[in-house]
Amino acid sequence: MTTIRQLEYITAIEDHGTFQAAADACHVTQPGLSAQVRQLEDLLELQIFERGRKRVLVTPAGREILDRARRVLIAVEDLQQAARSSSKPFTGPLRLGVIPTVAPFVLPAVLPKVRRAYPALRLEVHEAHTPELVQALEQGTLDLLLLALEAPLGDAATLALFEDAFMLALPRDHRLAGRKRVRESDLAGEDVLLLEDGHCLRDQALSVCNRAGALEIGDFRASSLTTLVPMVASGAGLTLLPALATRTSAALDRDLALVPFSRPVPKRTIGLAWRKTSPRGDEFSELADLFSAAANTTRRRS
Amino acid sequence: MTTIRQLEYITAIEDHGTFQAAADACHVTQPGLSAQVRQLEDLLELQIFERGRKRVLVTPAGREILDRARRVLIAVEDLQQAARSSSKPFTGPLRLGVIPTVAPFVLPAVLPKVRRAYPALRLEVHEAHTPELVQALEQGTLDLLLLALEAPLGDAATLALFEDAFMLALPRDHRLAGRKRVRESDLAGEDVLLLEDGHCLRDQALSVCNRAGALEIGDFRASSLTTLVPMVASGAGLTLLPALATRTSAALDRDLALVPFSRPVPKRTIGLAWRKTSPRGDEFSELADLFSAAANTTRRRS
DNA sequence: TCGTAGTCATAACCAGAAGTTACCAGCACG
DNA sequence: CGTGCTGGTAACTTCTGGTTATGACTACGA
Repeated sequence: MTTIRQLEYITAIEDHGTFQAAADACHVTQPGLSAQVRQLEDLLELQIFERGRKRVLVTPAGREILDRARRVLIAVEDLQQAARSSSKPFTGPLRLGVIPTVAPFVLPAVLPKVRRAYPALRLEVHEAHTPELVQALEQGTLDLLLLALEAPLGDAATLALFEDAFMLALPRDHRLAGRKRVRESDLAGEDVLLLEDGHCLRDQALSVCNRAGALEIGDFRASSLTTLVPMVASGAGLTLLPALATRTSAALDRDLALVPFSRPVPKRTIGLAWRKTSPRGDEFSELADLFSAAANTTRRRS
Repeated sequence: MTTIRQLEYITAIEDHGTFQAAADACHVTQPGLSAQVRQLEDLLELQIFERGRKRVLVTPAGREILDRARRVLIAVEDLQQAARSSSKPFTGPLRLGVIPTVAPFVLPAVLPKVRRAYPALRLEVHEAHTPELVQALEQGTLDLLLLALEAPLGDAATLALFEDAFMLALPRDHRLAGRKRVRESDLAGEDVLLLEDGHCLRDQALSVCNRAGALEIGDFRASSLTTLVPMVASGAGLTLLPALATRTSAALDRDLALVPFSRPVPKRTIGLAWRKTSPRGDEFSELADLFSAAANTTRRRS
């Protein structure tokens, strides 16, 4: 009969590339693991792995099996989590994924609050770009995401926390620096600096620029907002900063001017996302209160 | 460690109502099953069943666990099916659900074709109303549905087979009986007979009648089209029949007249539906060809 | 080119878990 | 108040999943 353990073994093999490493990861010996895999293959009457020289290959049929095995394991994981949180919610591990353009501006305020409110919760933060986060969510590697809801999120359940308006960031001596407000159309013909590929913020800012007729500077793409801001301050061009990022010390450069947009204000929506099938949806909704409260204090501070 | 077998046991208990019956269904003895359930409850640290006098009750927490257990089992089932069909497709059991207003007009033509084309396929037909079918599909009790796609189908994958136009069925001596075509508005003020509650066809016909201002006869609701047709023929009122049902002998009553609608023709769409996650989506799409071919011959015959 | 260090498979053995039979306790019902 | 259902407990058996020890094969470096 098919067993959960067998499925854990084969996914471990795919994850680690060799039987040996998988066996270690599963805390069993290699022959034991081999036997189980063999048994599963016999049962399904198909070969999952091609035992090759120096490396294990996944057969086409095995590919399908592995994908489904992971779904089974997620469902099992969810069941166990459901059991835990039905008796004592806000307990155990919670793997949170956050995008880089949000993490540094929200987490410092939120994490302590979470620790205080739910000491039994073991929060584990992973930072990555939206597509990786979404994939990890679907694979069950992450439980909860904190990101911009405008990006494609598959069929995750989402909950908006707050809106994060974009502001125009530009050198103090720029012609627009004195303005009380700017319109998107004011950007026409300007040189803008953007983040490197992968950041959803880049895509959002880029679409604003395209609409407005601004031109991205060709030879530079910042790897983070922290590197982007000094570039703008030093006169290399202007950029769009989410309001969330404008209250942090790095943005308080004396050579940097910040001008809000007039309506309609370009913005992004920061929120939480989780698997629709997650047993902890209720907990996440409750956590959301903490998140938006903390984010508000961050934004008001300064 | 949680095991698939344990999950099978607890779902069997819910399905059969007692430990004893569940044990029989699982082909194990009751103590063996009891021990496993106990073990699972210890592991999850919650009570799934309330062992009561004469009957087993499911606790609230147990409710949640059982739902998730079923999801796991569906995922496992899908995995095994994926294995089977990746090596030899169109093999093994295929549980097909069909609505009553379609089954008698499509299955007689389709089933023999299917048997001939895929002799290794063990087709098992279940007849029920749409909501039951959809629920069974989601629970993994059925694999494939044949029904009208207008009804709410959850998030199943669907594939339209053909359109099934409604026709006006009425007594030979009715004032509209001689018409070449009728408009929906011609129904205004007429007495119509409909199927009993639960049939999606009833809902569809009813909405046409409401639009047209026709009135349902209060004291009679037919349990099937076969009982409905003679009622109309005997002058009790008129009704809407799907074209699919008008070619069968029962509808060829000499006291019954059939008049097609002019455009826009009211109609339903007959199609297949299956779980999006089903490993056999490809097989189902291929089966669809057989179904629509067979349905066409049915409709052209006569 | 020949060890060496990896790979996975095989074989023999062991321990524990899952299943069995046999029995007991409680409750419903005629 | 027995009879016939429940499900639980206990002792025994079976088997399966695990172990260690070993072997065959490949890649790679001395």
